Amino acid sequence: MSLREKKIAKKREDILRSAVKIISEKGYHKTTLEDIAAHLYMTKGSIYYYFKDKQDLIYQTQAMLIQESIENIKNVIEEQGNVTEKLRRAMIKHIEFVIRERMGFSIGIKPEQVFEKQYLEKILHLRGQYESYFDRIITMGVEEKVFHPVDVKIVRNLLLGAMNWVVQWYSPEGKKDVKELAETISDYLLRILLKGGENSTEEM
Amino acid sequence: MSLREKKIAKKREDILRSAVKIISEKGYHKTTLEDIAAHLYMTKGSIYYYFKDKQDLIYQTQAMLIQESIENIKNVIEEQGNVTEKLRRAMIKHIEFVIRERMGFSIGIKPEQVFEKQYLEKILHLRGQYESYFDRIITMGVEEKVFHPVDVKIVRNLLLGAMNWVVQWYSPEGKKDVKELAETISDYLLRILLKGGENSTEEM
Amino acid sequence: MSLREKKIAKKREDILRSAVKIISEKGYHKTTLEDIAAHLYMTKGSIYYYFKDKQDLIYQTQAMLIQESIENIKNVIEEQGNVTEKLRRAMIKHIEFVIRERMGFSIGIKPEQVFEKQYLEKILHLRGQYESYFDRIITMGVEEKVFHPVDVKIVRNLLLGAMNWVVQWYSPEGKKDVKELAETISDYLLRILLKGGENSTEEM
Amino acid sequence: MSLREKKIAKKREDILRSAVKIISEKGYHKTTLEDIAAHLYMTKGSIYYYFKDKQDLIYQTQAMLIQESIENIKNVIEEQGNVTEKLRRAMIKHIEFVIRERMGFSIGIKPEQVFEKQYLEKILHLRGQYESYFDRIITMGVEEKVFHPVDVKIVRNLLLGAMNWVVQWYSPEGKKDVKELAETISDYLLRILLKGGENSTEEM
DNA sequence: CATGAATGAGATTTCATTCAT
DNA sequence: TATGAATGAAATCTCATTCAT
Repeated sequence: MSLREKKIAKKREDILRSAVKIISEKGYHKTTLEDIAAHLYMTKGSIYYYFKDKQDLIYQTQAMLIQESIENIKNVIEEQGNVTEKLRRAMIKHIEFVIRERMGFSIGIKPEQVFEKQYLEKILHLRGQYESYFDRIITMGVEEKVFHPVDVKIVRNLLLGAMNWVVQWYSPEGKKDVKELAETISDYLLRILLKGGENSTEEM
Repeated sequence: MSLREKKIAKKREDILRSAVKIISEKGYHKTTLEDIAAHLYMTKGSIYYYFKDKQDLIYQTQAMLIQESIENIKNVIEEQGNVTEKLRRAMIKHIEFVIRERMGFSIGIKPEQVFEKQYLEKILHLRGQYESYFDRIITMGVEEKVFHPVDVKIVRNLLLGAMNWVVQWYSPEGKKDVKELAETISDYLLRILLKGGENSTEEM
Repeated sequence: MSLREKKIAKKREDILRSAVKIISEKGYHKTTLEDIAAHLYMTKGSIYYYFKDKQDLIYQTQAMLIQESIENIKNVIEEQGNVTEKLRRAMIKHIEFVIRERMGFSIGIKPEQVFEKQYLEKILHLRGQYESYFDRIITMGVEEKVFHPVDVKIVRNLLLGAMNWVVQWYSPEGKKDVKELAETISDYLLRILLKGGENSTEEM
Repeated sequence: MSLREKKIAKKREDILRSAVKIISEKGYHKTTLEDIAAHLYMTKGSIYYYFKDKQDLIYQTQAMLIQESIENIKNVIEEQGNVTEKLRRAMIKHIEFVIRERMGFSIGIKPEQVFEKQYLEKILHLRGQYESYFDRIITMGVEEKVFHPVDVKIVRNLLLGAMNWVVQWYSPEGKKDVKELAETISDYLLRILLKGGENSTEEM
């Protein structure tokens, strides 16, 4: 990659980050290209040098976020640890990510309602990939008899739903910090899968 | 309520139902008043006879849905049954409702990003009411030592998140029918709270 | 005129008065038929029983106001008094009228910009009539050599302009009451016409 | 001011002039942004590049007109001449201005009925400034005992009313040209203030 | 007579998109 | 590359007008 290409790639990412930030604040449907550009002291015209159109830009933000999530979970899987630890870490990462980017998957909207076929397929494919890593961990746990035998897809969706919903209620003013909160949530959710009561941190 | 008032109330509800339907299909920000009106063979102008403006209309749909949910959970609480049964039934009702109306709370968007102060407060108040009924059941279970001692608000949010997220992944083509699915989900989620393994419907 | 006709005539006048009031408050272009009707606890639909359309209604208000003004000035002319007294009384009446109805001629708009040909001609004709009474008094004064020889039309327009403009600046909170104010204004304006300084109420 | 800023300022003024012209022809409430834009071969959308909204645009036209008037009267005051000459010249300028722009102050409407608080205050302030220059001249004349002692505010309002009303009756077809007419009017109105009969151009 | 309800034309406004410079 | 400027389609909203009851 030449220097020029690097610069372009850098700028593209800047725009994507800006978009993520603004969308997380104002919501997808109230975010205009003007907003995104202004945040970078650009004009909206320039955005078209880097992205085909608004849909493309939004798609890229989603793709970027999911890809980062995929990297996260890949790392978690490769790390040492038993399956419970892995799932726990994956969830913590996910929750921290959701809170940090103030955005769950799909910016709080159903991708079907926003993207056209071309982008939709790609998004759904990426999403599917990420989900499959979760499925893999869950399946492992079930096979190792550490987890209850469950309908993997349903449970995975429950976990993701509970975690993505955090966007709706998390407040930085809460008494728990992000890490602590993520751990608490993960532990609660693990109970859906864990056999026995060993992990049930009995609070007073 | 006079006949006339009934008629107007009926029409208002028709419009709200139409709005719920269209929004659930196309998403909030792609739904125009034209769409909503056309679905009832009205013109968009007529909508303004019944609602102050679009924001008012959207607010009313949300209020209606939450109020119905509140009725549901109130009934559940008043019915016979132990606390586990009550929470289970409340969750099943919620899931069925979400699937039927194809809409979780807040049409998949953060109300803060859509409503202005006046409406926002009312929505948040209604939502808070509904949530408090859940909290009440959970607290009861904890006090009766049937549920683990937990952070009630967090757990309630996890349950609601997992259930509302169903909108994103439920497909009528699935092998489980709605009732069965709702039961399955509820049973999984109950494990977050239940002590012992008694409820863990060991599949297979 | 039958009782029925009387009732209708009465209602028509009610509506006209209501229209005058609302227009004087909100301005012509912000006044809707709804406003006018609501002020009488009617619905706008009913207005169409009494008036062909909005233009007709507005036209009638104007016609009514000018006709009343014409009656006023006719009476003034027929009363006893020298020409100066007559002009003074005519002006006082006009000013009082403008303040009372909070409306000069033509609701502050050029009739050409509001009325279509049919109504326009009638309005201009009525207006012309009223103006001709003023002209008559002025001409009399000139012929009697009580007034300066002037371009009658120009002076009449200056007088009317100065008087109609009162709408723009009159405030009920002022220290002068309406009668006093009207007299003061009339005396000032008379100086345009009066020979010698006899009327110049030398203030301190 | 950079070239770019000049260009944009120029365009803004073009739009304002266009607005003044159209409003003077069709009246404020019949003038659409479409009209104003079309007159400049633009589209209405473009207007929003230069002005926040219609109210802003209208406000700017008013501000522009009053500011020009203020410049005019300032110059008149600074010029040589006795107080009578100054008031005469100020009036002539005002009348010529009103005829040229075919618009008195406040486009023939009460600003209270058109502008919201923010704009209203600014307009009233500007208007007040302009009026204060008139007041200053009148007060000077009174103090120099050249003018009758009068209620300055009332007389100023009468003068302005008489002059602004010209919009309603001036016709280019009249036998007097604009300058001549403005002089005639000014001389008539001066009689309200002048002591003695020296200025009363005795017409035949 | 009166009105509730609906309509539709038109106005304002927003904003993604384009394009010349 | 970047941007200023313009565009046009679409959305919201208003309101005079109509009409069945």
